Order: sequence, then structure tokens, then C-alpha cells
Amino acid sequence: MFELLFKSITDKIEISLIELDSVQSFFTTKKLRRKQYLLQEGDVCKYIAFVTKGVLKSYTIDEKGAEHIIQFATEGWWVSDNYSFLTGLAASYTIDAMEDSELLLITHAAMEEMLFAIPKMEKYFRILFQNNIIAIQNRLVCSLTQTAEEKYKKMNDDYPNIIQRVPQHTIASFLGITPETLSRIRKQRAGKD
Amino acid sequence: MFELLFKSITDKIEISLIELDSVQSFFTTKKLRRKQYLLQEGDVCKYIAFVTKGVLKSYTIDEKGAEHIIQFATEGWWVSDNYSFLTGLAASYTIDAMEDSELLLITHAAMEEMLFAIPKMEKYFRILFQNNIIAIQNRLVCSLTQTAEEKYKKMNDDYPNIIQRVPQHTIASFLGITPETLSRIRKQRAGKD
DNA sequence: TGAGTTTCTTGATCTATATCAATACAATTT
DNA sequence: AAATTGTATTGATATAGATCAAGAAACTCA
Repeated sequence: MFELLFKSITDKIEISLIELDSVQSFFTTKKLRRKQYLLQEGDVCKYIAFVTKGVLKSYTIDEKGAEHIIQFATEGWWVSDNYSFLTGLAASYTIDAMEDSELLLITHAAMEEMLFAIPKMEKYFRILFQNNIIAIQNRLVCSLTQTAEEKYKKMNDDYPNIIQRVPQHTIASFLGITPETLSRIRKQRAGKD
Repeated sequence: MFELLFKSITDKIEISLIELDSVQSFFTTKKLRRKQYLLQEGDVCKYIAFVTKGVLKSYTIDEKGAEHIIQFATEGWWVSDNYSFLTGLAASYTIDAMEDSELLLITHAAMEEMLFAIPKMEKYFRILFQNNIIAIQNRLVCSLTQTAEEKYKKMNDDYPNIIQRVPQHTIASFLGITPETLSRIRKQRAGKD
């Protein structure tokens, strides 16, 4: 259950088994069925979640009811509405499971306690977030500069795994294009590469 | 010189004056003239920089020589190519000054030393980066969902200050639209609000 | 199993924004 | 002050991708 989290931590910082054991004690586990919510827009994001199994998506919903995907989270990734989690204010993102999933949850209070008890975990999260910034900025550049086809190709190269596990119209939303456009791109591309 | 940095720190964590004094010792100062580079694409990003005066932009350059703005940094903001800074590999962003500017610089080695000497600075950067993620994700959502006019209006609301200090075609690039489109939007909008 | 839902495809049409081009204006530099 | 360079405007035209619409697969779950 905790191996993936421990790996994520030991990849970034030096930490003893005893301390890892202590880290573990601040988390609770949760299973989500496909389509179940972890967080609904307007609620307060009580936990940040580490995915040990499954796929989740976080997204906004516009006036027309269309979803705009912020992030996919699979095994080994964190997911939350950072803004709501930090401030305690209403979340603007919805998070739900796209497959039956298993999570490690930590509340805001438990997080504070953990960081106080094991200060080196600050470093873990600092590095985690720094890597995250790099990834999101990269995605932002792509969204500003690339054509629909280039975006899809890059998605294929970077996250082949996600493409296989997630419906096509959800990929389209993640890339900021319509499902119709993605369908046409795939048709054109068939056979390429 | 260091007041703005100290403010940024004390806004986020509890820290003594003695420790702040120690923080200060890890930085060097630098002045940049308008149009001078802090970092050129392909070089290694040796420093992260805290802006105490002026405006900088970080951007990529495409095959056609067009700039795509990643970020503006004014007084009180950090700027760097995080990826290059962390890995020591070649930077994909260029950073230069749009006004005569003053910076506080810290090298990778000095940063490591500082975080070792004053571990609570990990918390400062963790919070800084967490806030950064919120901001970039927010920008990403806007770039995926909003029209050119909505983007420009939001930019006006969120960063009126930047709009006044930065040429219009650079704002356009930041928003992912052409200068011509921005010019037309401004014409239409004249008188609105 | 089969009725309902969800997802994908394809075609016809529309539109926001890009591109190309020319001019005018403003700000630096010599 | 002239020359150079950078910036903004405006018009004409092109186009990538959106939207609308309808049918075909592909799943799910009673």
C-alpha cells in the first residue's frame, strides 16, 4: 500500500525507515469506485491524495456543463485542489475516479503535524512542487504554441499509459480541443510514425 | 535591498532576525540593464533570482524566431528556469530585463547550503512553489477555456501593473494571441467597463 | 439478453483568430 | 536632427478548429 509513496519520498530525500513509519501514521487509506467523487466543486478540499491504484481526474465545469481537465493522476501521483486545501475556501475543481482507485489521504491538520514532526518532509514537498511547476509550465507552453495534432502527438509520447486508460473525449478536453477534432486527427494519423 | 525578500519570507513562515541575516549572506546582488539577458536558452541556469526592482520576462523562442512568454517577474517575484536550475542541464527558456532591474541571486550550491543551515527555508520555498502551482494552473485553465477578449480582460484585472509596463505585443504573446488580435480587442473594448 | 447509456465517427457549415501586407507612429541611437 | 529600430494600427484574406447534427459502435448493468 505505502511502497509507492515511500519510493516517491526516497527518490527525493534521505530518510530513515523509522521516519517513513512515522510518515505512514499520518495517512488514511480510501477506496473509490469508478465515477465516485473525491471532491466536488464548491466543497472544501480536506485532503491531498496520493494515488496507489487507478486513475483520477481533476477538472472544472463551465456554464454549458462541459468539463475542462486540469490534471490526470495515476499511480504515484498526488492530486488535490491546492488552493482550497491551503486556504480552506471553496474548491473550484472537481476530482473523481475514472477507474476503481485506491488512495492515501492526508488532511491539512495531519500535514501540518507531519511537517512539524518530520521537517525533512518539507524538502520532499518542496522538490515535488518544484517538479510540478516544471511540468505545468511545459504544458502551458505547449498549449500556447502547438497545433492540435502536435499536442496529441506529445501526449502520446509523454503519457502513452494515460491515453490507453482514459476515454478519447477526456483526452481531448485535457488538450483543449473538441472530441470531433481529436477523432479526425487520429484518423489522419493512423499509420504515421 | 533585502526588505522585499524578507517580507516575502515573513509572510509565509516564522523566522528570527538573526536567521534572516544569515539568509541574506547566501545571496549576491546584480543589476541588469534593459534588454540584458539573465539567462540564454541553451546555457545552464546558475541562479534563481528575486526581483527587487524592474520587470523581467522568461520566454521560449520558436523556429520562426517568435517569443512565447512563460512568465513576467516584477518586484517581489522569483524567476528562473527551474528545470535547468535543478538538473544543471541546458535551459529551454531565455530570461531578460524589460526595464533596468535589480536582482538578488542565489546559486544552486548556495541554495543547498542555505536550506541545510536554515531548514525552515524549505518551508518557505514549499509554500512559495505551492502558490505558484495554483497560479500557473489557473492560467492554464484560462488558456484552455477563455476567448482572446476574456483573457485580456482577466489580465487587466489581475495584473494592471504589468499591462502598463510591458509592450502590447509582449502581452499578446503572454496571452497566446497575435499582436493584431490584441490591438483589435483593445479598440473594441475602448470605453467598456 | 437487450435496453440504455456512453463514446466515437463522419459530414456540412461557421467563426474566431491567424496571417499577410502596408502604413504610421514612437522611441532610441548616432 | 536624421536614421534606425521597435511598436501599434488597420484592412483583406485564409484557415484551423469549433459547432451542429445524426448515425454507429461499444460498453454496462438490470
